[in-house]
Amino acid sequence: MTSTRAEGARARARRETVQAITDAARTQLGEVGAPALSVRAVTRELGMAASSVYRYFPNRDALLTALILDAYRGVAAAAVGAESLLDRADLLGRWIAVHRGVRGWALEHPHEYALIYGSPVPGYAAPEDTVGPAAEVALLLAAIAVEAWTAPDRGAEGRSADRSAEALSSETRPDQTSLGSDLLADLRGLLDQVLSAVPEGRRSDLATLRPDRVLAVLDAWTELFGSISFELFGHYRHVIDARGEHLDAVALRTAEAAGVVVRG
Amino acid sequence: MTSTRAEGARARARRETVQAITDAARTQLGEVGAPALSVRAVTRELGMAASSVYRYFPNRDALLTALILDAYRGVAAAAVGAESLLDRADLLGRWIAVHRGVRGWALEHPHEYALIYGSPVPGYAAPEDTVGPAAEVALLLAAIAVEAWTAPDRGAEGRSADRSAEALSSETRPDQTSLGSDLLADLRGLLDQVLSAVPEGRRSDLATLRPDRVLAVLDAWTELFGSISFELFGHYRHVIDARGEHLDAVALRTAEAAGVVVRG
DNA sequence: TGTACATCAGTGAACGCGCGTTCACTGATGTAC
DNA sequence: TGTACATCAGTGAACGCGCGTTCACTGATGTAC
Repeated sequence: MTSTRAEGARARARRETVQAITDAARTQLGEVGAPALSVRAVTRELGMAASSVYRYFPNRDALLTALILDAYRGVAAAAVGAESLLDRADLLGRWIAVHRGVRGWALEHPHEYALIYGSPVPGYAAPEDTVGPAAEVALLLAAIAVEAWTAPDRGAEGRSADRSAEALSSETRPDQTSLGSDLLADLRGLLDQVLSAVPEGRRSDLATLRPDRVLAVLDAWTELFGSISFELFGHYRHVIDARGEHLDAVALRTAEAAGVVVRG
Repeated sequence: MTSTRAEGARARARRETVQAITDAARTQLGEVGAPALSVRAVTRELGMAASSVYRYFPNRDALLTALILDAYRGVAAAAVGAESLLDRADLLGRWIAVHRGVRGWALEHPHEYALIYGSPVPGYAAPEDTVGPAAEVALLLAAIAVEAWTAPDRGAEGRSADRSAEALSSETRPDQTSLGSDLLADLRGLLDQVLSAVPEGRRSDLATLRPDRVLAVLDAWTELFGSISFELFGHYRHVIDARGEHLDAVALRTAEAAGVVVRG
């Protein structure tokens, strides 16, 4: 039924078998974890000969790569799925939804999460094609932040005058003079990437954007996954029990730092 | 030479052999990573029979546990070592030194780092005695923060009046009304733990301490390891190159949030 | 101080297992004329 | 539309390997009298 135009029966069968193998591998992954994932166990589950995998994947690493790509797609889909339910104008809501969406996916797929955000599988070198999918959640956060920065009722840097004390208070984030020059160069590079995704008309609003805003998004991304990793990998045991509430608090704080929201 | 009083030759030999085994295992770990660490390879390196390990460790997991404990001791020692070189009054310097110390150790011992902060080794259940050593770096950060909060020239919450705009600006961290009640309970629990380590005389200064300060320390701890994990596990590839400068920036920001330093 | 016995370290063979990958093969499905 | 040939999926045996752990053993080191 999902056969595309002019796809032969053989091609369809092939696609379905590849799917069946990766599905079985994912199940296997959920049971024993990545380092113990075995080609033989996967084929055993499918009732086929161990050697048949080699018709579809050159070796075990290629199978792992497929799972890694699937996992990145999985987190990204969960994040987008949660975020897309909200009113486009509700930037803070969307920001928090991304956090919750990622966490929800991670709790449901702990081994897949560990596969992409835990220790690299020893002896396995991630190919370059995992770089794109790996960045999706970060880009989603960046997109929300850019919307906030370019929103018509806001200043170019996410500051507004709608709170009187605000005008008197100096910027509360470390400004660029406290950032190392190499880091600044990195941030400007990221800024260029972000800018190229912004519609021409609004790009000028960002001309004076300070790099520390970009840093704030980057750190928000780091902290999202840092928190979830700590939760999943057991470092919050005997420390925090209210992990969901904690991640909400983290999201709220990083949203402020990134200029997605002006003071709660 | 390190023989303790009345220790028999046999006991000393035993201690030395245990040491030799864990050393070899650590070397092995550095070469192949935790999941591939094998008892046989360790003994091979030592030139002894594979079965001899069982005179010293009941099984492979016990050997892993020893390595995990060693690793926790290693990070903690690196953090303390870096931090202890600085003037006790230089709280920000010490805070940053902890970050740099942990990162330095992680870069030198990537597999040991992955062992404790990466994905849990599948099939291995961390025993409860790893909980204490695991908390050491967090406690070190907390200790520095508490010193800041209780320093004589400061207000009880790390605010001071030494900057005029400060008095006008409202608190910039989300206050407790935005924190979930379960999370608040967790934070109060942590606060009690922290308080019990503070000398009686100064404890009263902390009576009005707001839980969001505790949260800030907790999140600083999370972000420290989140950043290092992202660096070591390859998530900053094509994103940031100036990782050292980045971690400094992170440390500076979290120091401010935790009230270790008043505005840079 | 010397002897008898118990404790311990270390050995090497063996058990049973699962792994990734190769290879020559059989039969079914597609393609060209 | 039918036939000849090429392509492909899937098989099962085999290779060579390394693993964790057990076991009965030998010899050395300690302990008690």
